[in-house]
Amino acid sequence: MSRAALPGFRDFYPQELAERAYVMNAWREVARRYGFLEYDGPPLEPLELYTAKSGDEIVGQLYVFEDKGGRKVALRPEMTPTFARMVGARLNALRKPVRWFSTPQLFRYERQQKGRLREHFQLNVDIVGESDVAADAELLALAIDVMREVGLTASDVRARVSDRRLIGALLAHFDISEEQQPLVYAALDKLDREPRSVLEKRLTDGGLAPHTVGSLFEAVAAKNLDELRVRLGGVRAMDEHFDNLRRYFELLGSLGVAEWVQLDLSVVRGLAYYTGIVFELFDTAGEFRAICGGGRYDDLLATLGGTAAPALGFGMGDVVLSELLRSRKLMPALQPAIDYWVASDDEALLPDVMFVAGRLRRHGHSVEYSLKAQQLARQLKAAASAGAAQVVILLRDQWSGGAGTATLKNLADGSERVVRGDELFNIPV
RNA sequence: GUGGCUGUAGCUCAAUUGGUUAGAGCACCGGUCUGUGGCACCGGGGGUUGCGGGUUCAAUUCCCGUCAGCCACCCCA
Repeated sequence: MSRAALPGFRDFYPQELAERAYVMNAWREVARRYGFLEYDGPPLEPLELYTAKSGDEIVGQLYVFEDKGGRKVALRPEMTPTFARMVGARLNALRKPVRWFSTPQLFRYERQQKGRLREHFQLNVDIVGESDVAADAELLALAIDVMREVGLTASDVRARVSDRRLIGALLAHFDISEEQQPLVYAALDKLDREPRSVLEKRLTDGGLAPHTVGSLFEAVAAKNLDELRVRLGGVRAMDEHFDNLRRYFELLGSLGVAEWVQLDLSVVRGLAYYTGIVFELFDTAGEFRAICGGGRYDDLLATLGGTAAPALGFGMGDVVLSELLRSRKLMPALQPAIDYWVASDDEALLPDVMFVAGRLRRHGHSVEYSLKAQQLARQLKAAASAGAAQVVILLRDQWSGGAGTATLKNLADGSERVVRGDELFNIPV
């Protein structure tokens, strides 16, 4: 029998659980600040929920099995289908736009790598019912504020932004056919990982004219809208998309996150899914996978069988973000901390120790004491390593069965004072 | 799913061309120390050298398989 957790699954020891809680608390805090409401759904869903959106190929990447009722079920690999179902079922009754978030544990049956396990927690934030680009700006600002909340800066993390519709217009402008588009998207996606010459050859092999490929890469290298416009020589067909993106960047400036954001048309994300502005957050040093990815998916709710409604959202996993925080020394260490440790110099006083501990606990304090007889020095040592703020010391000769006094020692500065038994229970922490 | 690299204590690492009982630091537990913590000194527990097989008088070391981790591909929550 193997003693280890399944590959890609994690045991959360207290330190790791504290780290997970730290990240998830930051998620909740920022989502709350933006007025988003938390929801959740089942971790186990009908398999069709995912095949309807992504096709049968996805089954190979899921934890799938048949339940005892003969239903084909899957552990949820993503939250969006569940979200779409829940929103779709009550769309008419919900206040619009819907602003919801969730922090589900998700599962994928894939070979694990750094930053990519078979199980992770993911912040999901979605907006439904608003097509204005202001919603896109609000969404990205929220993601960026999570970075701020955990101590990262614009020099650590950058948001890369693209627009599916603008890319579409660009490809049309270059007369790139429908069949060639997947090839082009794949090449864009690999721009920062493979030499440009290799990618160019792949595209020309795929039937694109060399001068088209050159102009395409030239255009995609633009770092901002003005640069792009110049490189395209002022193409009218894209004015609408330019205006839209320009307003997007302006609104991001109003929200105070402009310095985090840059145009990058090589951002691709899921092809079948997104219909408008897409973005991803990544570490500027390029050490890790994308921290977060998302965008506008206006057609998805209709595809999943619900009512059509404009929608957008992002997912941010705990694994990459935690790795980044640890590497930047921004992950807080678990600090054990209790209010009181109760000690004594006589093991016969254990009932008194437990009586005092019980009273203090009923007053709402966190209290610990030695469960076995130990020298006083040992108990003090244990108190210090448990992070006790104060130690209540019951001394045989002073305590007198509760009628006498106890010594209250402050472990931070070593100061002591003598208190009556009945005073002990009215001391502020 | 395909290919490459790596597996020694909870962690970081030692161990002669293959050679006795696999060591050290940190961490953990205890002693010096029955009226007082952090320090120091001393001691203790903890290993099927990932697992299985092979070669050899002898394997942590060499070979094969397998499992796991890391990296790349695929795919992107």
